[in-house]
Amino acid sequence: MNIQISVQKAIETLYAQSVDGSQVQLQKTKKEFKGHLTLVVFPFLKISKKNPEQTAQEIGEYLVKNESVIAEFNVIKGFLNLTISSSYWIDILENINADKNFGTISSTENSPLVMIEYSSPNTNKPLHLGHIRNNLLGYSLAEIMKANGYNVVKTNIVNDRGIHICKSMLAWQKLGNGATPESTGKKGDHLIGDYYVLFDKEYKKELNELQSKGLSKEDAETQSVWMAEAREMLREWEAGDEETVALWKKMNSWVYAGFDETYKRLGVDFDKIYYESETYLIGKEQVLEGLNKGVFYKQEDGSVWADLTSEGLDHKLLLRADGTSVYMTQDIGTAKLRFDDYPINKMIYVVGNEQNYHFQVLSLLLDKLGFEFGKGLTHFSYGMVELPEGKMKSREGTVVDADDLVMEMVSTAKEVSEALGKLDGYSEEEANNVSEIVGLGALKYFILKVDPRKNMTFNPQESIDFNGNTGPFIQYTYARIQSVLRKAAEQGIQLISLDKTLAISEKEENLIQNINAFSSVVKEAAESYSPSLIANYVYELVKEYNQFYHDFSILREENKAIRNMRLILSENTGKVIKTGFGLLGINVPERM
RNA sequence: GGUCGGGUAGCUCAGCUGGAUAGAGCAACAGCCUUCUAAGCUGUGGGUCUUGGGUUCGAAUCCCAACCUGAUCACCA
Repeated sequence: MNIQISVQKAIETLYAQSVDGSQVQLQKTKKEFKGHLTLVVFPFLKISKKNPEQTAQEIGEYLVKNESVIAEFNVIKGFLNLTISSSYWIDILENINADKNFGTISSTENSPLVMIEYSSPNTNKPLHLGHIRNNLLGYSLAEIMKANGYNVVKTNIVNDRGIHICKSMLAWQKLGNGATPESTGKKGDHLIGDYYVLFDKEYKKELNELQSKGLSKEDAETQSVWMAEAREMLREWEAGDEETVALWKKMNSWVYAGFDETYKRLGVDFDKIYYESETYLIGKEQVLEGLNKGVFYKQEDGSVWADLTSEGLDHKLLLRADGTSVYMTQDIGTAKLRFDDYPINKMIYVVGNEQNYHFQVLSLLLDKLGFEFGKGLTHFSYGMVELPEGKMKSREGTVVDADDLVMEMVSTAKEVSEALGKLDGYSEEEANNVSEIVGLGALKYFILKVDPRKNMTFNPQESIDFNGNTGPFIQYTYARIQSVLRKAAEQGIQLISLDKTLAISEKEENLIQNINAFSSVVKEAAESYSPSLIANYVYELVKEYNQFYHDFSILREENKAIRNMRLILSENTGKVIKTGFGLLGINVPERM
């Protein structure tokens, strides 16, 4: 079964020297050459003491003679192209066919536990396009880790405290006239977001008025009544003032209901949600403990700092002079709470790349505080999403709202499908269902196929174009496969077992090879935290399947054994597409 | 200025643990539907892989430098 080891053995036998497994590079043979696997023989020239062609020839001859799975070989320069026997491919296909969960490993109680933090919204604004990338990456990463046998806890940290929340509360209190999501018909998060914007508007208006009276910008800011009231509200909140806390709870509950709706539609979820309002005090405790242990130091004004100069970084503030927490303090507290709650082996934070420095520091601080997980934490960093029109800027009102975008994607999917007559004969409900799957598939695939580290441009129109490297194209291929299988079933075609003596075509062998590669792709995706790897693999597979599909008339083939083989090939391609897309959090339609 | 990313076709992106003539899609052009989903398939054109050095049998890939670009740099989260 393991060709890598066969090759290794061949070389050792031929040249009477042991070779390191990593030197045996077997790669997929390029399309233009005959064969399935290619061995690069350059690394072995030293021990063979012969030129590349001769060495390759020798190894090839040995393999064909001694390994039944190697049917033939050819040599081009220093490359030994090996052709694997058809019966081997049929065996492989049979194994894949028998394996219901092909490509995935299930976890046990003893499997390592990975905690993945993602989403991390503020409660004063609705989710936007950047959050979408975050949510999709986080969810997909969790699915990929699960598929590799890890236990996964998906977590969310909600930033529910601070001056920004008070701004929304204040504007609502003063200008809201008791508006609620019910009375306005607005989603809670949007309603609160509106008041946050309103605060900003009123505050700016006030500043302008003060400045027109001759005050400097700084003086105007200190004299602002709006800002003073917001600060006062934060003080009341921290002091536990009943009325303030009640208002805060009420408004937050609206926001959470709004978020839940968005999460549900995006298809993401969490096992455990943490709130900064519950963790910032724990962070403070941890910092004070660190101070006692002498890990941190106090400045004259009473503020607490960490000295990271020996690690090549700077000094970092952990508690302000007035004893209040900063962002870092909260993250320390949250980490402490999480590790108390779960036996975490690995912590992954899905957070934008603007926080690279923050996580570098967090890792060091946790380590200094004696948390063993500190050093090993992973910041899964991703770049910004831009639109073809340019960057999103909240000041210019060019932020793309997550809910609006999803709605637009789904309605575009519907329009396009209708125009193509694809929804003819569908009930309204079925049509909406397919549009939902396709619209979201377009969005998700387009975002996930790009390397997370890169800044990317999301082009809604291109994403929902049903040609090319898009989600809908892959979904369509899946639906077509299901159609083929349905037709076969209608015609009463029974799947018989595979005939191992069957001569199968090169195209079929290549397709099997590609399907078989799925399990190693899943593994690699987990090792390199890379949803995009899965996405690009699935696309390659789909393209290859399409070529195969167009070359053969699958159902009208006379030979039963061949027809059967092709149906099984289709079925397993479908299986891999569905599983692969599942790892990306994308649904596939049974028909479209 | 310091630190960390990114720079591949007109556009959007793969490829990056070194391997053969650098790949897709979009856009452009030319073909393919009496019959299983044409939202498809086939073909053509399009590249100094930012630049310059280095490492070696071999570099888009590794190292160094420069240039361009993004993020970040202590009391925002």
